[in-house]
Amino acid sequence: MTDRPDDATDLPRFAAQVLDVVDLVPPGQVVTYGDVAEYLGEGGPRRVGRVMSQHGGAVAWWRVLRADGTPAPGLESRAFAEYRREGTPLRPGGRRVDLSRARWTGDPAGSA
DNA sequence: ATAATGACGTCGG
DNA sequence: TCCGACGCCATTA
Repeated sequence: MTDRPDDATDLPRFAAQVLDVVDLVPPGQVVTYGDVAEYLGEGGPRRVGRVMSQHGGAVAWWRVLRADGTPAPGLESRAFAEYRREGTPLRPGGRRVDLSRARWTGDPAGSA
C-alpha cells in the first residue's frame, strides 16, 4: 500500500495532480502554468513548470503555456504543429495562442 | 547555510 | 511589440 499511485505512477502528489489537470484540458484549448497552480490551489507557476519539465512528456504538454500565450522554450515548433492540428485559436501573426479564446477555465462544458 | 538555476509572472523602459 | 530587471518557489551545487 503504502500509497496508491492514484493515476499515473508513483509520482509525488503535486506532480500527479498537475498531470491530471493537464489531462483534463480538451484539444483546442490551453491553460497557463499559473492557472494550473491556481486550479490546484497550491504551489506556484514555477513549481508547475518544474513538474512539466520532468514529466511533461506523459501528457499534452503543448496545452500548457506561458501567461503571454507563448509555448515552452525549445518546443515551440512541435507545439505550434499541435495547435494547427487541434485548431487552437492563435493571435494574428500566429506566433502565440489567443488565450482570450483558447483558455480553459476548468468548465465541464468544454471537456464534454 | 548561501548561491545559482529553471518549461513562470508582472512591471518598466 | 520586444527586452531587461525583480520577485516567487523548490531543487541542486
